[in-house]
Parts: sequence; structure tokens; C-alpha cells
Amino acid sequence: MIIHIDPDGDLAIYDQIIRQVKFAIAKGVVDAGELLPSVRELAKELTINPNTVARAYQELQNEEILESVRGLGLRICAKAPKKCQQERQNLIRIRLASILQEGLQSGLTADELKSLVQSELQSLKSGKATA
Amino acid sequence: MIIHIDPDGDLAIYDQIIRQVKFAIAKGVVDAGELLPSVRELAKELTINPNTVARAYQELQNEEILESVRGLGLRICAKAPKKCQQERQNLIRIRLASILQEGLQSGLTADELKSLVQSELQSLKSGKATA
Amino acid sequence: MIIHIDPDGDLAIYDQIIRQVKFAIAKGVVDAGELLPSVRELAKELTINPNTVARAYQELQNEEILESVRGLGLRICAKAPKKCQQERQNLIRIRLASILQEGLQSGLTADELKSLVQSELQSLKSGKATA
Amino acid sequence: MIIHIDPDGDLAIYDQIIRQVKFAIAKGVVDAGELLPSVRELAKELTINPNTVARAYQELQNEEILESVRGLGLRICAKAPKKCQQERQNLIRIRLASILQEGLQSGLTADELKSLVQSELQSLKSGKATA
DNA sequence: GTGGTCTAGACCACC
DNA sequence: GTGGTCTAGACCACG
Repeated sequence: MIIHIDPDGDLAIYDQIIRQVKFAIAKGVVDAGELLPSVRELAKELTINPNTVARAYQELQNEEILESVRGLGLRICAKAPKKCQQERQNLIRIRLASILQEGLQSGLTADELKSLVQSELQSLKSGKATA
Repeated sequence: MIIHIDPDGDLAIYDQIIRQVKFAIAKGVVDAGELLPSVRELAKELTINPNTVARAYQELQNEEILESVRGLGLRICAKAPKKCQQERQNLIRIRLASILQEGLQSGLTADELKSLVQSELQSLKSGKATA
Repeated sequence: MIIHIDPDGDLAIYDQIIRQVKFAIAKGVVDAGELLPSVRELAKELTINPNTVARAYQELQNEEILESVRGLGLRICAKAPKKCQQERQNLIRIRLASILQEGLQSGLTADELKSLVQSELQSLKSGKATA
Repeated sequence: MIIHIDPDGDLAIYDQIIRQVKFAIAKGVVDAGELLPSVRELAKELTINPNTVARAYQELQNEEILESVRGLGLRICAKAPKKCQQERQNLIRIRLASILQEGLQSGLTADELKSLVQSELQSLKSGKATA
């Protein structure tokens, strides 16, 4: 699992970590039962403060994505993959609805939006390398 | 032009004002050359701090959406309507692309995304009253 | 609302704050809509680090007990009183069940436990002043 | 005496061992004078770190529950059964008092608590198989 | 070695 | 003034 941090982005660093861990779990890059890199290790790798990593891991525990195994580290919960996938799909649906609604409100027709979607999907497909 | 503020929302209040002003201009609710309510007036109307209104107006001036007219107040620039429309459409296209890309990455196919778009548009159309 | 901290207790300080805030809300000592003492203020009052207070407040926000009001402070959510009362009663029931079970396992009979409960209630009633 | 360890539980492993040893002594499963399994043996059986077993045994010696017998191992002290029983009952009484007090503080009446106790005892009796 | 907690002090955006 | 985030460095319990 590779995590990339953008310290200048809008999102807090700890939030970026949370999202990327969830994303990796949802995609199956890491699976239930696996141990995550230790707080100190990940902090060193990303050259950020261990506290920041700890905070991200802490919230993932609160959401029952990770569980602490005394003396060993943090492990991905059994139900985490399912949870992360569902959460991700929900997020996508909600954000899609909101952006479509905004499109309608600014005067675009449903057909215009659909063709916009079509063309964006095309360019994403062709530009796959950049993804 | 009616502006509505949600003090509990995610967005900063000054940002809500900026967006709604731009939105109103893009939609043609207000047109180039018109004067906006004064800082004090709008602040009173929205029962928020005048500093907050001033900050929003300031930023709109920086973006050349508004221009100060000595002794009169703030007026909508001649090029503002075009600018706001373009900015809005750009925003929508960018956000649409980003959400579609995310959808693809999380394993949805292009067809699944298209039908998702279709169904969301349907439900938006039927639930128009709430918009 | 008075919060008392025992820095040598088993519970983390931030956890003591969380519990006492929830307790105060459940009891109605503070009500929905009220603002809590600011992070810095409470930290000063308890002579602990502001970060520790912030962490407690942060978790209370995650649980939707508090909500942040930009520039003003943290306010008790509308649904918080109900939520806190229910949570508290659940906790009591669970802990009661666990302690009773342990009693049965260590050889006490149901009747012995009931009379134990009776006598403890008596002494709590009479010693009310110490509570 | 069978000891069962839950490595994912809230309690430290060494603490689980301590409690279960004390519990077994209190119930008479093992009696004064008997020898306990050696550190290495128990560690192997529970597949945990020998340090962890050693720590538990150490603490039991400090509390004069166990005594070291040169060349033989660790033996249950003569006074241990009495001690463990009393400690257990004290613990139960104290925790019962605390939870009852908390119940009263959160607005439940003595009668409500008593009927709560009654119903919990009922459900424990019927669900005995799970205990 | 691991995570968990706390302190101290800094900077930011917002009102 | 408010909360939100991050850094730095310390100590603890656990295995």
C-alpha cells in the first residue's frame, strides 16, 4: 500500500491518510487481517510527525476499520473491506447527485449533462495512463 | 437577489456569499451595471458581522466581478456575467470529471456510472420541488 | 457545568472530560444550544493542555454531541440530550448485567445478589450527602 | 485449571491470567498447596510470550497468592483461597455500589434499579448455557 | 519493538 | 476572540 501526501492540499494530512487507507482497503490492495505500517514507520516514510499518523490511525479505529493488537500494531478489521466499499459507493452517489443538481440549476439540460458525462468518460478512458 | 446563509454549514460564510453572488450573476438574476446592497445593509439583513460581508465583497472585487463606484457602492462589472457563467461551467466539468474518475477507480464500469447518472437525473427531476 | 479531573485515575484525561460532558448533558445540567467553555478557557481552568481539551471536544463532535460554530465556539447539538440519556442507560444496563453475571459465577445466589443490591441502595440513600 | 486468553480484549493479557488464576482459586478449582504450570509451559499452551506469563506470576507472588518453591515451581499459598474469595466479593460489592449510584444519579429510582436487576437476573438464568 | 497519552508551542482560517 | 491542524518531544504500558 502506497500512500501519497500533499501537504499543501485543502485536506488535512491526517484526513488524506484516512481516505487513502480506506480506499486501499475498498480496492482490496490490502485485506482484512493484515497489519498496517507502524505509526513511527509511516511517519518516517512520509516525513511527517508520528502524532499525525497516530491521529489518522486513531480515527480509523473509532470507525472500526482498524483494531489495535497489543504490542504488534494495527490490523485491518474483518468487516472493513465491505464497510469501505459501501462507504465509497455512497460517497460517489451523493457527490454525483449534488453536482448534477448544480448543473441543472445553472441552466444545463439533462441531455447536455449526459453528453458531458459521456465525453468526460471518453477522455478518462483514453488518458488512462495519467490516472 | 436573495442570499441565504447557513452558519452551520461546511463553507465559510464569506464563501457562501461569494458563491451566491456569482451564481446569481451567472443565472442573470442580476445583471452587469446593477448595484449590490451595501456592506452594512447586507450584514444587517443576514444578521452577520459586517467584516464578513466586506471580505466577500473584497474578494469579488479582486476577481473583477464587482467594481467600486465612488459614492454609490459596488457595481457588477460588464464582463462579470460571461465570467461567472464560464467559471461555473468549468467548475461543474472539473468536478464531474473527478467524481467519474473516482468511480472508475473504485471498480465501477463506465456503463454503471452512466446509468447511475441517469437514475440520479430522474430522481432530481421528479423531486424538483425540493431544489 | 463543573468538570473535575483526576490526573492519576485509570481513565485518560480527555476521556474523563468526554464522560463528564455527556453526563452533564444527560442530567440536563447543560442543555441543547448552549455553548461550552472554550478550549483555552477550560484548559486553563483545569490546568491541563489545550490540546487535551481539544481532543475531547473533537471526539464529542465526531459523536454529534457538539457542533462547531465558526468563530463562536462549540454548541450542544439538538439531539444530544436524548442521545446522552440513552447511551447512559444502555451503559448502566450492560454493566449491571456483567457484574451480576460475575456474582453468579463466583457462587452467589440470585437472592443473595438481590439483598446485596437492597443493602447498597439503602446505604447510598442514607449517605446521600457524600454523593 | 483451564485458562482462556482473548488477545483482542480490553484487558492486558497478563491481567487476564491474573484474574483467571485468582478466580479459579476462589472457586476452589485449584486448592492451596497445588503447583501451577511453569512459565514456559503455560506460555507455550497459550501461545503467548513467556515474559507475559512471568509478569502475571510475579504479580501474584507480590500479592502473596503464589509462593516460589525452589526447584519445584510456584505453589498456591495457604491463605490464597480465603484471600481470593474475599477480594472477589469485595470487588463485586464495590462495583455494584458504583453502578447503582450512577443509576440513581442519572435519574433512575431505587425501584427501577431493583426491577432492572430482577430482569437481568432472569435473562441470565435462562441464558445460562452461554455463560 | 508496538500503540496511547500528554505537554508545549506554533500557525492557520474564521468571525 | 474562536476552533483546527501540525510539529516536537516526552513518558507509559504491553509483548
